[in-house]
Amino acid sequence: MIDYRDKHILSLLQANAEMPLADIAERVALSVSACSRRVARLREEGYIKGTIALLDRKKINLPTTIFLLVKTGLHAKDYLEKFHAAVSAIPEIVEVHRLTGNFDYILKLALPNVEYYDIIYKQILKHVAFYDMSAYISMETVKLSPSLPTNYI
Amino acid sequence: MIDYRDKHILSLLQANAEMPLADIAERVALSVSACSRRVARLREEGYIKGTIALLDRKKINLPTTIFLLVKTGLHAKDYLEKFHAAVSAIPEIVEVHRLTGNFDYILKLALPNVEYYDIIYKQILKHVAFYDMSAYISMETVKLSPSLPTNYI
DNA sequence: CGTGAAACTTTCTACTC
DNA sequence: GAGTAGAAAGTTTCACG
Repeated sequence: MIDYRDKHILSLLQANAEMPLADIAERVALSVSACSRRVARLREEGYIKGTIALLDRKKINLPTTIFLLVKTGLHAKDYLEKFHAAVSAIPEIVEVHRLTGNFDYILKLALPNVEYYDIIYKQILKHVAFYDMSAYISMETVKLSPSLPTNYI
Repeated sequence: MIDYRDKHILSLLQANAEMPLADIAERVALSVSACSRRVARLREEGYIKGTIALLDRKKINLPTTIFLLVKTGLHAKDYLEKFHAAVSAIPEIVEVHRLTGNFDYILKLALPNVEYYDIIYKQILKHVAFYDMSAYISMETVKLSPSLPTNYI
């Protein structure tokens, strides 16, 4: 269904979605037209969901990353929905996962600076209550890979 | 230096890097050529770092997300470097931040399933020791926004 | 800075082997 | 799947307001 060349194409596009088909063709040892067809197929079949521009976090004044670990202490269905709606509406919250174990949620925030944390904190509080929320400030982004491994396909 | 139209262009490209200049032009109420120049400028000045294809996590057999909270218990410079090198070399580790507070590092893993956690755990252990590592499995990705807010520019 | 049009590049789509 | 070529689409450049 999907061969090693398709995987190769995916990993190339994952690193640079603008790579010309001619370049891709060369690297995967295929003709341009064959590559064009493969890319179209990978889109149709849903392997490629879309392409996005990566912005410079510092340039757009969002250099600070903070992780929040939340214990809600409440687990009613109604609460879940409220919580989800609240975090969805705040654009500075860029990632939210519901977890197993000690913590109920992990949130990732992109902020202009550490002080903004309080603003977001209050915004969340406005919509929903929780038992505990601990903030962990990222001092250094050691790794942030936009590319996922393609060797499990 | 950067006006509201540039911000608008950035937020459009952040959602879809392939949007034709004609469409962008229409939405920001500008001509195609003016948009072309603006996009070129935003790249040159480093606001746009590049464009990447987003792959479907399920399709490429990496549906599982796990967060690891690490306490190293060691803080020698030598150790830091080893740790950074170790996590950089493992492609399933997609994100690593050095933190303030109780925990030293947070890692985000993309895996085929929960069982793979043990493999990664051992791989990390091979290269570096640590005091504690707790795993939190994401049961649900409530939010994962590829777009950052552009209103702080 | 903006515009519109021309020049150019890239991609897509047959069609042939 | 390769190769070619014409059509289509998208982007960049230019003269000009």
